[in-house]
Amino acid sequence: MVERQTGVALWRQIADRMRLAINNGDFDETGMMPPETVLAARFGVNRHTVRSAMATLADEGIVRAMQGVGTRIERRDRLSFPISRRTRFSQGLGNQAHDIEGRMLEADTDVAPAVVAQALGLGAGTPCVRIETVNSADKRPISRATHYFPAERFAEMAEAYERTRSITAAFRELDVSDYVRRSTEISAIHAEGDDMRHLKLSPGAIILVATAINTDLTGIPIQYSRTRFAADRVKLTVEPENDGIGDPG
Amino acid sequence: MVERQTGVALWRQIADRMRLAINNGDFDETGMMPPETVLAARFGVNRHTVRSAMATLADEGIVRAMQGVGTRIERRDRLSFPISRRTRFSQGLGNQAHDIEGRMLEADTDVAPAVVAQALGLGAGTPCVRIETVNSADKRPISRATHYFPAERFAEMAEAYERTRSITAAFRELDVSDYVRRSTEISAIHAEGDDMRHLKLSPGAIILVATAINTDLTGIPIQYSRTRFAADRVKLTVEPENDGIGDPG
DNA sequence: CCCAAATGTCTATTATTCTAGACAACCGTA
DNA sequence: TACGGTTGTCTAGAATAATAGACATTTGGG
Repeated sequence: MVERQTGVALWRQIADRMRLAINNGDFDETGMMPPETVLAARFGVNRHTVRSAMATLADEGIVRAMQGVGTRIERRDRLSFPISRRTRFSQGLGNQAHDIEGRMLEADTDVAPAVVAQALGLGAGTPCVRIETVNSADKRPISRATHYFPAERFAEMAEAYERTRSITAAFRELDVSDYVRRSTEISAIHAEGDDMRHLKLSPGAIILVATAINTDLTGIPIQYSRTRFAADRVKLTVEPENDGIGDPG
Repeated sequence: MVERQTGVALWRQIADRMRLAINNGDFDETGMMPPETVLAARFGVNRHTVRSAMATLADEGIVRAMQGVGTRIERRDRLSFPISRRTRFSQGLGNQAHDIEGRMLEADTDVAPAVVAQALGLGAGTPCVRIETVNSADKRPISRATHYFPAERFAEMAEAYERTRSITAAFRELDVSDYVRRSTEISAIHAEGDDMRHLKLSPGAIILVATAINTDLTGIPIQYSRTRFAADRVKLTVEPENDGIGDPG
């Protein structure tokens, strides 16, 4: 049913579960949510509590309540984001969304944090270009990313990205015709602060964190990224290596 | 700082953030948490609220409060679980833990759910062996999994697993000397019900869900799994294909 | 031995969340 | 138009979470 005294309000637990059920396609036959009284009985809570939950789903644009009629499901999709040797953001989402857009929030050049320097095989204190982006699909924010590039080789990265709105295209302008993913680490945290705001999440929502290293075709690391995905809007799909690209190693 | 009126109790937000900070190695110099009064000031809450948060961390065995002294950090590690073409549970964790153990909770043979049948390329209504497992490392539960195997070919799977406590070894007993991963999908949900209990999580905690399909070396699907990882104990690492195994076509 | 600094425990109060019930407003349909 | 089923709104009270303050207990060190 629903768990009490756990530090998570009942309405939030219910909202999370209904969001999941909707994404799961559970109410597809009718396209409507069950009536509030039915949900209240099912979860063993008061109708008002269910209403709080539905209000947040309505706020997120997932359902729409219509007086006298019921509550209709407005959106149920969870985008599938492929992770492979040749992961690219917009290509990956392909035809799942029409309107795929990257926006740069911020960029600067500064000494790389220790983990980044190590991942990129740079000495401590080496400067890196840092770019903060938000990516949206069909006008909904999907992910937020922090990218690092060695400043010596990619001094113009921020400008190139601003111009092209694509990492792949920016690399191409800077004479990297192709690149591959060396590693991806995936973990999950609760949304907070900036990410929460930019991804339009409510606190308690889940963020999938993918930390990736890309290399050029000679195996030299050229990019370190930390991408935060709104977990209720995407799933990550780990693909086998069938991209038709010859092994560069 | 910390967000109010969000459906997530302050003590839980603080617990989540401290757990993350500890996993992050933030207090490694001293091995001690800051005093409760300091944390209370930092988060802008009452000391009692911080105490609630610390109590749950103590409960999880992450910290230990010592009167008159302070609160010591007991454990800070997050296991790294590799996902690749040759993902295997115990091998993957390798030397990160001493005591890696799989336990079978339940097994039966029944008609496969639609998604499973489709993933395994079986007709609707085909029977499958279902096995429920819990995996632990160093006596802490790490993941909970539901595995499906086509019943015709792997009728003895449950017995073989019970005997060997390993999927790989069980396959070997059933004449599958090797197998590879075809696909892995990763998403994240909030813990609830059975998973919460078996993984010893508190509600609101995050679960990483990895849905995988394995095939034998001729490409025939032999296993469908849905593994739920406690997100505060593991990260998933997506590996490049460097295992030295020839492409099976 | 005594003190400073920590955690442990208790009481009281306030704010927030959840429950309970009643009724209004609205929609589709008979 | 009347009615059943639904969402919307209001009031009141109970349960839970958070704050506030005081003081006890324990430890390590001067």
